[in-house]
Amino acid sequence: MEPLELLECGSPLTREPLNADQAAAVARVFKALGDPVRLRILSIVASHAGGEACVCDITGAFDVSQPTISHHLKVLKEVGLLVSERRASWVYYRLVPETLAELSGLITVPAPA
Amino acid sequence: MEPLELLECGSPLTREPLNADQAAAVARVFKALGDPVRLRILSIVASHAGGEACVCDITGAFDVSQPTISHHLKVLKEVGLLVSERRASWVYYRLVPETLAELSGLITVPAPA
DNA sequence: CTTATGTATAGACAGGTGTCAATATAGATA
DNA sequence: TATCTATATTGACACCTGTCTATACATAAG
Repeated sequence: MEPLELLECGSPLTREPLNADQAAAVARVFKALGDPVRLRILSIVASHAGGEACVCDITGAFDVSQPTISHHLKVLKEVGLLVSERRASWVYYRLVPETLAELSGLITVPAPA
Repeated sequence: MEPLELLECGSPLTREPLNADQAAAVARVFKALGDPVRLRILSIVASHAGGEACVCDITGAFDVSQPTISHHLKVLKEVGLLVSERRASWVYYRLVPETLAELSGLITVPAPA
């Protein structure tokens, strides 16, 4: 899925009101970031050596079950924040920096005049 | 409420894993952004002339009821994204740019080397 | 082929969330 | 005081979400 297509020619949140479609597309991604476990997963993946982490690198950092981690990874993948690749027995997750960059740009507030 | 105190000396999401407390504090704010109506409210307030909008400026832009708008405004206020001030019969809402800026900084991805 | 390990899916369930109608509150005006 | 307008709160309800256990799937190793 192409993340946030609607925003590719969009404006920062502070310049003009978002229309309903843009808002729905962006809200999906923010919603995915709105869970503490998912935020930590994202930061573990993003800061991991080599730019990627396998599920086993992540599961150990939490008190929640492995299926729960798998569920959160799926959510992060579905909104375009992570991609995954299987290599042998392990599945490696990697950040999609473009998606974060779009969000970051969207909520950037112009410096006060 | 002081927004995101835990992050004031924090690192971008991509530098090192967030701890549980930081993740919980940040997730509250992203969660508030994870609703299309709230995103649109925020963009209406942020882009409105004078940097503020009264509830009546917002309600008309949506098909949802006035109590629902009031509820969303409360959520945005509670996480430190908006502040409000009553003047006569009207209540004006204004963006807290620092909160957005912290979020934006947090999800900023370093340029590829 | 069988077994072991890493990961994903299915189903269930408690608690949370967005919405509404009804009502309350605050301020202005008469 | 009474009444009107703008906004907030309450309570209800359908739906969504995060979590678990149990199980399935994928790959590797005997």
